[in-house]
Parts: sequence; C-alpha cells; structure tokens
Amino acid sequence: MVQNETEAKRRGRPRAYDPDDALRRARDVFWVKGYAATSLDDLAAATGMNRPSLYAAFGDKQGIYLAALRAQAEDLAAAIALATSQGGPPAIMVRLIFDRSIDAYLSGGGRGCFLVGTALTEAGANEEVRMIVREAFQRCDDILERRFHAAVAAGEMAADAHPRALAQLVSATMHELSMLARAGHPRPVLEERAALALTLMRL
Amino acid sequence: MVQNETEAKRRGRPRAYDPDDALRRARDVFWVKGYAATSLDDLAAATGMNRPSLYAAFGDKQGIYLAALRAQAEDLAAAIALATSQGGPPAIMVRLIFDRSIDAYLSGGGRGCFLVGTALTEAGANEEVRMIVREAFQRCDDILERRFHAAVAAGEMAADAHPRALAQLVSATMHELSMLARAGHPRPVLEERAALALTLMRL
DNA sequence: CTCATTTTGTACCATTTCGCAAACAATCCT
DNA sequence: AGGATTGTTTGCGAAATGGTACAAAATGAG
Repeated sequence: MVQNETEAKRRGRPRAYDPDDALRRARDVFWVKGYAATSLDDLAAATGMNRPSLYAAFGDKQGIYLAALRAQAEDLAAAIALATSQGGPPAIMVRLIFDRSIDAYLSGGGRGCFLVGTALTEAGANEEVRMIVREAFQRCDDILERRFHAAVAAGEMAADAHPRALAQLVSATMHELSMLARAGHPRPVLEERAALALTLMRL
Repeated sequence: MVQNETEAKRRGRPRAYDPDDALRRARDVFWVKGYAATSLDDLAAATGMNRPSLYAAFGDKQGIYLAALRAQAEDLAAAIALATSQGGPPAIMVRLIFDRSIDAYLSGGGRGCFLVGTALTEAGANEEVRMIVREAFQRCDDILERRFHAAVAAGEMAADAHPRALAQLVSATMHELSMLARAGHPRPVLEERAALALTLMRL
C-alpha cells in the first residue's frame, strides 16, 4: 500500500507520519491485545494517525495486521539467519539465540513472540495467517538445520549428532520460552528452560 | 453459576439444555475463532441457547470463556496424570502421550491445544487467563517430572537421566505439536517431530 | 386449581466498530 | 500564481456487539 519509499520527491502533501514507525506502533498494540481485540481506534491512537490515513497506508484492519505479521516473520527469520551466520561452536550459537530470545520475549511486559502470541489464534480461522505462520517457522527450522549440518561436516559437533532433531529442539524451545513469557513466568524460569534444553542437546 | 446439578428435583421451569454439553459447544467456537472474535450470537447459535440463558448459566462472555478454559485446563492435567499413572517404560509412556496429543490436536481441522491456541493470546491483556495458563502448564510439568524421577528411582531409566529436563522437553514438544497443527501442518510432520524429540530424550 | 419459582423467548438499548465521503490543507509542477 | 496531486480532518452511518427488561411458559408445592 505504502509506495515510492525511495523516490526522491513525491508530489502532493507529504505524509505526517513514518510508515515503518506507524506499523511498529500498530504492531505493538496487536502484540498485547491480539488481532481481534484491537480496534481501529486503538490503532489510530497508537499511531497518531486517523482512520482514513490508516486505510490509505495499509488497507483495512486485516491489512494492517498482515503487514505487521509479515514484517515480524521477516525479522524473525533474519534474526535466526544472523545468529547462524557467525561461525564458532554450535553450543555458543544456541546459547546466544536463547539469550536473545529471552530478552525479546520478556520485553514489553512479557508479551512473548508476536507469531506465537497473536498469529496462532488467528490462524484458527484465517487461512492466510495460517500460511504465513507455517512458512515463517519452516524457514527458521531450515536455517537451523542447515547450520547444524554444516557444523557436523566441519567437525564442530559429534558425527552422530542429529542436525534435524537439534534444529527442531531449538525451534520448539524458542516457542516454549515465548509461551512461558506470555504466561507470566519470570526470567529465571525461562533461563532454566533454555539451560536444560541445551543440556539435552549434548553439543 | 450453574448449580444444583445433583439435586433430585428443581422447582420452576426445567432447563432446556445440558450445561456441560452447552459449555462444550461454546468451547468449540472459542477454539476455532479465539475469544475476542467470538460473539455472543455465535455462542447462542452453537449452544442453541439464547443470550439470557447463557447469562444465567455462565455469566457474561468472559465468564463463559473462563468456564471453558478452566474445564480444558482440568482435562489437560487429568490426561497427563492418567498417562503417567500407568507403569512401564517411560519411552512407551512418552510415545503414548505424543500419539494422543497428535490425535487431539489434529481433530477438528487442526485446531491444536485450546490453551495454546486461544488462551495465550488473551493472556497478553488478561491477568486471570494468564494465571490459569501458567498454573495449568506448571501442573503438567510437575506431574511429568515426578514420573521421570520415579522411573529413575525404579531403574527404568539411566541413573544420570535428568527428570526435570525430560519433563520440560515432553511439555515443550506437546506445545510445539499444538502450534504445528494450528499452523496447518499435516500429520506426518507432527509425527516426525514427536519421533525426533523422543530420540533426543534417549530413554 | 392456584401460586411461587425458574427458565425461555422476544424485543430492546447503549455503545462500539468498521468503513467511507466530502471538505480542507500542504506540497509540487508549469 | 494557479492547477494538479496527495494527505489530513471531521463527521457520518450502517451494522454488529454486549448486555438487559419484561412478558410468556413450564414446572413443583400447597
């Protein structure tokens, strides 16, 4: 919806808001209240925009949510890709991923992961959301699996390690940490989970 | 709200519905659409009751949801307690738990676990829901941990097995299976996840 | 039979919600 | 300067939503 981002000069009245910033603020409301419980008034208040501007920028309510969801899915995959791109022992990498995840999930009052905390509910009745969630998680799994596979090939892990099982355990642990955060558990609980999951990985 | 369940004879006009059955039907609507997206009209249509009867039976909309949520939390803990109460090798027990979970999560079009799929979103802004979810999952973890601890003591598992870590892995795997189901993954995907988690447990 | 009691059915109300139309404002182009 | 273009503001309106009042109906008690 929002276009001509990079173009030097646009004609007509300039926008009074930054689309990326507005989408982040809208996303934060969805993040706490969920999609269905968030009203356009909530979004207008959070972004400082009024409804017609919201419509012009992102389309209807579902359009705003889908834009936020896609951005969040992209950020998630990018974060995993970044964490796995650095070399070094897989154990260090996994520990880093867990630490970063815990920080992220506890920020904002323990809201957890956006996908887990909001999109999953909507996935029950919305085919598009369901697909976005499925593909986002699948991408993360694939990235992690490739990384573990490479680590085995590089001799950084035991030869009989199971890259696919380990990738899925990292993924599941992240999701579990997200749930625990949103259920109100404090940091030490999350840290112990991460530590015990790491123990079971025997890296 | 609903009372005098066991009393032989009630005065006045008899109820035209079965409270337990009505609550199950209401729960099924919440299960697919989530709490916020479910309207009282939806609930009235699903239960066959009209709004005043719903109010008399369960209170307001949140009351209906909380009743369904509490019942579901109870059922979950009961299912775990039942599965762990039977003796035998822990590996068999875990496999059974996963199999049962997969069946349950894929039924109804892949709606996953009620708590994971609906309550977690609401937990973001509802303190009571957050507490119910937290306690329900905590109970399951505790039951599983005790069972693994007993298995170690009984020599059914390696002495250096980690009951707490294993319990948390079973729990996290169940939650992950629930998410995968709701994200639209087919049965084989879930079955592979369960199998690989079991592999990592080295039971 | 009559009355008290409980539930049901209909209708209603106040509020919220989404979405849009039309007028106003700011900028660019010629 | 004047028109074209784009974004903002205000306000409206139709529909849906949560919740309730009240009369009718169905049962047990006396």
